[in-house]
Amino acid sequence: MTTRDRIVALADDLIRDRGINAFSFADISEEMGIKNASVHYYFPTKSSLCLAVIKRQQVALEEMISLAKKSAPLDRLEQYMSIYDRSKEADRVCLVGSLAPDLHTLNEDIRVALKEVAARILEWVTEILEEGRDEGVFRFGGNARSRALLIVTNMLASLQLTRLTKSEDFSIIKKSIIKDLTS
Amino acid sequence: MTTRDRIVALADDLIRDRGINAFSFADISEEMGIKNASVHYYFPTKSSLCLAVIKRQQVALEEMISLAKKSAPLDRLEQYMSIYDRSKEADRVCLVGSLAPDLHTLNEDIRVALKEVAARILEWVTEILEEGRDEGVFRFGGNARSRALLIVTNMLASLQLTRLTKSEDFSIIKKSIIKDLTS
DNA sequence: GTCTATATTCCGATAGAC
DNA sequence: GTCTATCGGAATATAGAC
Repeated sequence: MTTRDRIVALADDLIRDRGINAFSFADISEEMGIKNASVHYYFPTKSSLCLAVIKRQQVALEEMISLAKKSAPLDRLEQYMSIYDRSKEADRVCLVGSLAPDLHTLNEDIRVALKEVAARILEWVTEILEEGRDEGVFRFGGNARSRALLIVTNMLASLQLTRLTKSEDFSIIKKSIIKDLTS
Repeated sequence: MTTRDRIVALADDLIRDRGINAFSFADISEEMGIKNASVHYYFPTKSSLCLAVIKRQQVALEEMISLAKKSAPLDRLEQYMSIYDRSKEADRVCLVGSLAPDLHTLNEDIRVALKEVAARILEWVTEILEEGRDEGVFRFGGNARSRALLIVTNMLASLQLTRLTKSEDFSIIKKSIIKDLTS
């Protein structure tokens, strides 16, 4: 992994651990054994670093959507949920859920990119639900996008809320979502 | 309203607007037309101020629960949801949803208080759902607490996600929750 | 209870050598 | 591409006068 990539990966982890406004270039440079100024060589501003983190997430998301393309709807939904599994294991929240509360402190570039991510996730989940209903494996009321809104909000907030309640609550939420759809 | 109360109310608004780590004592003192040091007279540390904000929320929550006590389950659920209505109108997220992503930057006192709030909300919604099901006005699968987890995560994240998607999505989520329970 | 003044620390960012 | 050195600013917090 290049130095640049390591910086972005570390920033991603810090944002999802403590929030964008609670980490510094020093956190990154110290962890990497380089100097503050070296991080600025790659990312002149904190905003540019944050934007790179979001762009990286966009790429990863498209990759995952592509890879999952041939799977059945239920498998695809479980692959979507597995994103949050990995976050939960590390006690991280998701990127959208970390940045949305701080949105009013972020510049326009970042807001736009984040909106793209949110829209793409919703689009993907909507697609999965539609196909699942057409195939008769999912049952749910309302249209697919409304149902996707419910599921995405469940997953986003599950990482936040279960920092405060019992950890098992995360898997209760996941299982409830699947059960609601399949019974 | 006393100066102290105004400070706490302003801090609450700032936390839910931009996050705990993105506002300063200056934001509060300037808005109130007093000096930085005067805010410190009431709250020696930022942590003590944050704790006061959470305690205030606890009081407001108990008040609302008390007042709603005699209402029917569906009314009570709508009163619960109306908390988020008011936040959405002001483009604020909820307190739990603002602080949970930053939890690892907060001290133990605050974490404990925040866990109490989350537990109390869950307890209340669970109670409403149980009673509604007993009375035959709500229908849902799984136990009441699991269902409460789904609804609370829907509401918490709706404020965050709809900062990024269409504003109407907030009311779509709300209506979907009610419809799922009552049909 | 509010003020002025300031200590202290930290952070984002840049200049310029190597 | 990484370093040393540092600037400028902002933030939390405190001392002490009024």
